Amino acid sequence: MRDAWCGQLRAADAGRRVRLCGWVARRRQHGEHLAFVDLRDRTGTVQCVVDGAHDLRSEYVLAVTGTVRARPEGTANPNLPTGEVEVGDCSVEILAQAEPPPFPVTDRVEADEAVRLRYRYVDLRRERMQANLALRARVNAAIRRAMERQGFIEVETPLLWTPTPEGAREFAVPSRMQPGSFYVLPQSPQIAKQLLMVSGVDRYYQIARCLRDEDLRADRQFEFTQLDAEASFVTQEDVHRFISEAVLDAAEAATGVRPPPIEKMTWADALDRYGTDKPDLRFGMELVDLTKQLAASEFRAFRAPAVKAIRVPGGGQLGRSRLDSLVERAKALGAPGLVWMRVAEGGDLDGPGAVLRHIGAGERAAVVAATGGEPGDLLLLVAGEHRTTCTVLGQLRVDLGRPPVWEGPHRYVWVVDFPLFEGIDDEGRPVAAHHPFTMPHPDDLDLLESDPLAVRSQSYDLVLNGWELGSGSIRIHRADIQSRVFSALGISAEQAESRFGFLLGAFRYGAPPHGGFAFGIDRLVALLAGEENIREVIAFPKTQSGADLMTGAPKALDARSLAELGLAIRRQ
RNA sequence: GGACCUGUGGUGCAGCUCGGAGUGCACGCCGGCCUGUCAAGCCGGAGGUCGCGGGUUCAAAUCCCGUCAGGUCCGCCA
Repeated sequence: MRDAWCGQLRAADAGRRVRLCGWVARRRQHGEHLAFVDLRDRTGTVQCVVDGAHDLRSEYVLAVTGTVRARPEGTANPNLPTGEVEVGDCSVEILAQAEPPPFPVTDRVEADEAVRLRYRYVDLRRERMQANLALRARVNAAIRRAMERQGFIEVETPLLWTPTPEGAREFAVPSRMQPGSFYVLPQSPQIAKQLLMVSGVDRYYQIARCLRDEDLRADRQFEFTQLDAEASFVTQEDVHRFISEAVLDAAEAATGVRPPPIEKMTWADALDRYGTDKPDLRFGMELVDLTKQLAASEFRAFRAPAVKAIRVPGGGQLGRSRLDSLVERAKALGAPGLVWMRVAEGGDLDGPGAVLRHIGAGERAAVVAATGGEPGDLLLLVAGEHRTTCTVLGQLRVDLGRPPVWEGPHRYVWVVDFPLFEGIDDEGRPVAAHHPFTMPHPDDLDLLESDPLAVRSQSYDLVLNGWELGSGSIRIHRADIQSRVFSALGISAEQAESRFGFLLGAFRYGAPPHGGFAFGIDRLVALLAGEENIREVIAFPKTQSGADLMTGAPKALDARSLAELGLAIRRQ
């Protein structure tokens, strides 16, 4: 039916007789006997010169047979990849007529999100969306090649899984055969892939759909896609090497340029320097420690466990109301307060007298020296508990300095040595930072009982430009360590058995040391495409309220279906 | 569960602060003209529950309350 793509015709094709199929992107009619029709397919558009009368309207579906030829002198269009050629001598067959589209099929105008999603099939015709879908396909293909090359085999795991009460809220699927019982859709294939390690699969991967019934965000949909991988007899470094290879291959396939090797940073370092576990390395404004410099200060708030600052280049011109709102922002983020200072001409500090009055000239000079402040800069200081001080300044750094997603280099970083527990719950028990099968750092095993919050884990995140792409860990394969971790988490042997019995049971039959990783392909592709929202790289996404505006899902089930499933709906 | 932004012919916007006739711009659509355009051009025309409901007022797109939808964020996401 077709023997050429619209967007691929070039001067070298001149003379070719081609048959093209596509949609009418635009039509320029010059009287009864000449019209220029820009025909669009997946690859782009090409100008077709149509003689004679035709009623060709926007988005009509055509088959055009004609001859590729160089455009007449002076009529080439340098804005179009196909702009040097046109298809002349055309015979046109209308394959389908079309109503005018609900919004223009062009990247020039951004239509309302709700209209785009309702008519997603039209939205996806736009060049940008076609490019995003194609980019995603290249990324997927590159990932598969990289994993296969490294000896991983793809295994599919069940979508109808069993409830696991830990972690994210799960989507429930009622069982028809056993009314009142439910499957759940997997929030990730975590346990399944560990079982595959016990099975001797050794190196598993899957481009897996994961489902979590949590509120949606710009970087979160109910269902999302991960490269899920697990390997036996590996160290943390082996896992990083496998995943780095897949990610760098994917980036190269997407952009044509292979990024440099992925750097590593400890979690403690990331917190100290960037105030977050997902640092955006595209810009500076690192946190500066001033605890020592201000330890003897007369300003009482600075005699705190930690005093840190960020330097905002050129921020000295921010107005008083903006500075006040920064103070409010810092308090809302949990800081006791925020002190701002300007670096004045000559290098001294100026700012609110209530603070500066209590800081000596030597201390002011030390602050300027430590921060590298230049005249015109703004310094923002927070004092308090170490963790809070860092995270508040880390957030302000992002608020004030972060470039838009499509800007700058792609800075990948492995964040390693996460703490095993991320805090204390209401009952005074440590909370697992990753999941309860994460192997503690071998040097910290002795601290499990005495100082659990100080225990590092063999878990790691992959971060790109401030987005968490994914995380992984070396898993516990030894029953004795697992029971100590469960015990630290306050999970009794009985609870462990009822929640994860089938996994623990499997481990009794010979579990290899293993570890793995999973990263979000939606997020990776969005960043590679320069998109701020993962909806732009998903063919049929949901709205923030979880609706599919195209199909109308979710919908009520009819009474008969409900009865078959043994369900009754309680009206609120 | 909460905060904020947005909602005006098919599309994108302006009008809203300071209430006074559905007023305006661009695109699209329909009809006419037009043989080298490419965001074609020129002429004419149609098209509106100002998201929805209530309130204030002589009078509401505009002010107030509620509600719905879309978005951004907090909580949530082991």
